[in-house]
Order: sequence, then structure tokens, then C-alpha cells
Amino acid sequence: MTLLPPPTILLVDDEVIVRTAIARLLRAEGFVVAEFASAADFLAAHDPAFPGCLLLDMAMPHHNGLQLQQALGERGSGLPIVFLTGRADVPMCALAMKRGAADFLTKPVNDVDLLAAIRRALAQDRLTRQARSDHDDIRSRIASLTPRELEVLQHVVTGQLNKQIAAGLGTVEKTIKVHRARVMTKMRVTSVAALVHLLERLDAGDPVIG
Amino acid sequence: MTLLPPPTILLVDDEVIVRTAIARLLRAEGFVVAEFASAADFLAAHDPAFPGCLLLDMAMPHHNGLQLQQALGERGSGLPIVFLTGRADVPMCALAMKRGAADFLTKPVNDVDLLAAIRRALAQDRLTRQARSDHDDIRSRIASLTPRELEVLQHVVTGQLNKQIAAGLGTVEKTIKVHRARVMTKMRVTSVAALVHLLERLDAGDPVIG
DNA sequence: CCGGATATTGGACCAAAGTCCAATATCCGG
DNA sequence: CCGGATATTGGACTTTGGTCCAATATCCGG
Repeated sequence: MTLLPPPTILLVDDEVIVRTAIARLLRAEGFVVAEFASAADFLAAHDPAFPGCLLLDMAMPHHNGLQLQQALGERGSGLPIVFLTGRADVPMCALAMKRGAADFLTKPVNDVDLLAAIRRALAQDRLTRQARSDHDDIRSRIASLTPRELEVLQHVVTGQLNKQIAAGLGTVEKTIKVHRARVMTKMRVTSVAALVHLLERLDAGDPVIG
Repeated sequence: MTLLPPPTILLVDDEVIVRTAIARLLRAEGFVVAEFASAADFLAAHDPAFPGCLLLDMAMPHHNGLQLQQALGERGSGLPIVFLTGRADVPMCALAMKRGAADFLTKPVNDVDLLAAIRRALAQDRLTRQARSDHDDIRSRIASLTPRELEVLQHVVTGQLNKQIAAGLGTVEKTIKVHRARVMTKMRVTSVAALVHLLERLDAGDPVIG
């Protein structure tokens, strides 16, 4: 058992008064909070490896919240973002939500709503991290396959017989059997059903095999 | 080839002037539009079997838009909803989007934005309908299995050997072979890989088998 | 140029799965 | 009570898949 780091709420707000008040509230609830005065500060310090969520003030001088969301999205960050906004702006809310924001709250924020949103965001983060680590595990197994083994794998998961695979790859059934056995070992499965199951789970997110 | 009915934009707005103007715009773009003056009118006439999307005014006297969204959601309707609102209301927007709204526009609406939102919603509807019809097809095959065959299926997709399945079900391998062959026939697959693939696609949405 | 990784093939067998054909045993509804 | 659907089993084979052991052939980097 590796101990996992506690989730951290990454609080980005340029108004120190508001930031401090929110941080205090969250810490009183037992959350770990890291404060940042700007999107730039946050980006400089952010390590996507750590679990948590982003609590982001919308209206900031330079970078606005949407830009930061976009930047994180482009880097493949799955970090859930809870927006906080002073001025009501429906189009901005709609856009942020369409891009996958976890929530979009208005200031002054109700404590209960804020805490509920944070808890949902952290739960979402746990799920995506779990899914990612599963994916990484499976991907590393695939990466350990030789090119030929990968080809055999692709044919096996479509349910082809060894002789059909052999014909398709221009070799004989015996050879396929050897590759196939190694594929099963490297993928750490003992049945075709388990193998397909493994790869299907990968598909739900990105293309399994080029 | 069955010809599929054209997608219909279900326009719900209590202000006749606005409704007419929007309907005209949409029809000018070649869309089929059905107009409703209230959520109740819409619900009374709505047939979820037909493709389309809902273009819904938020601020209506009795039913507000969110209630209608909720009602449709509870009925398992996957109909994409594009909201239209006169008054800016961020919390309402956030809620609607969290519940799966396709988009949330403000009046007066820009033609380009509206059309883009409608097109995205219709595209989404096409996808969910396709996925549903695939699911229904697979479900009907599962429904054609006898109770015993269903049990065998469950064990087969976990990669168990016939002898293991037999032990689990308290019978002999021979019997399992017979059931298994019938399962493959009824599910219309010729390999375990294809069978697992079929059932995995179902999981992405609802539990395959109780 | 040598050694490791990769790809290929053969032989000998065993285990598992699929395919015919045939035969009971139950249960349930008309 | 009879007939259909369901569940079960046996026998006799064939095809496939998996496993051991062993042997080449190629390519590539140190």
C-alpha cells in the first residue's frame, strides 16, 4: 500500500480578502488548501500528479478563468474546476460548463453550496485518477509487446482463429500460437474474454491501438 | 432501408412573437420545426421515438424549463435540450448544464450561435439514438436466452472454462457445451471476443445483466 | 563481430471447444 | 393430459488452442 497524498484544493483568486476567507472556510472543514494570487502563479506551481481540484475565480486581470481552463484542457489535465464568479455572466457559464467545468458558483457564495461543489469535484477527481492509473497500467503492458505481438493481439481481439491470423500475417499457425501465448503472458490475462475486457476499457477514452 | 423521419426542432416558448421569429429563422435554414406555447402542450404531444432536439424558453409561467428538463430526464428521454433565457441567471444555467443541457443561450439570441447550438444538439441526438438502437438490439438478443443460457453467458464472458462453468452451475461439461452453443447462436456471434465486445458496449450506460 | 531481442518453425501431446446425432426429464399452459 | 419449451446427458469425432522442448535466421547496438 502506497499512501496517497491528500487531495488539495487549489484556490486561485486575486482578491486576498476573499481568498483568505474561502481558504479558512475550507480548512475548517478539514481540506488541504493551496492559495494562488493568479493563474500564472498556479500554473508555475502546479503538479498534475497530485489529486485535488481547482477553485477558480473567473474575473482576474490577465488570464481569465476560461483561458486557464482551456490551457489545462490542452495539457490533458483532468483536474476538475469549480468556477467562482462575481459578475453574473450566463454565456461564460455556459461555455465553461460545456468545456467540462465541475461547477460554476456566484459570489457571494453560500458555504453549503461551495462545500458541496468541492466535494463533488474531489470525488470526480478520484474517479478520473483511478481510471487513468488503470489505463496507464494497461498501456504499459501493451508497450511491452513486440511489434509482431501487437499485430497478433489486434487480430485475437477481433475473434479470429489462429489459422486466420496466420494467413493475414503471412505466416503459419504455429508461429501465431507462440506469439499469442506471449501476448497473453505479457498482458497478464488467461482468457480471451479477459483480454478483450481489458482493451475495451481502454477504448472508453482513447483509441486502443493505432 | 427504413427511411428515418427528419429531425424536428421542438420549440417551446410562451411568447408568440419570439416563437414565430425563431421558427421562421430555423425553417429558413431547412429545419423542421414544431411549435408549442407551453411545457404542458409539448409534453402532451411529445413522442420520444422521433429524432430532434428541444429548444426551450427558460422563463415560462408555470412549468419552468428546469422542471421540464427534470421530467424528461426521469422518463429516460435523451432528447438534447437547448435553453433560451431572457434574464441572465447564472445558477440556473449552471444547474441546467450540470443536468446535461446541450446549451444555454441568452436572448436576444445571435442567429449564428443559435444555429450552431441546434446543429450540435441534433448531432448529439443522432449519436444517442444510434447507441440506443444498438443497445436495444443487443438487449433483445439477451431477452431471447433461457434463464440457464443467461447464466452460462455470464460465466463465459468472464473467461471461465466449460468445466469450471459446469462446476459452478452444478452440472457437467457436456451440458454447458450445449447451452454455450445456443448462446452463441442467439447472440449472433461466432467468437468469445465478439460476445464480450457486444456486452461491453452495453455496460457503457447500464448494467448488462442483473 | 558477438550477444540479446525478435521472429519463425517443427514435433509431440494434451486440453478445450465445437459439432453431429440421439435420448430423457420437467414444467407449464391450453 | 398432451405438446412445446427448457434442461440435461451421452457418444463419437474434428478442430482449435495451449504447452514443452528445440532450433534457425535476422537485426541492431556496444
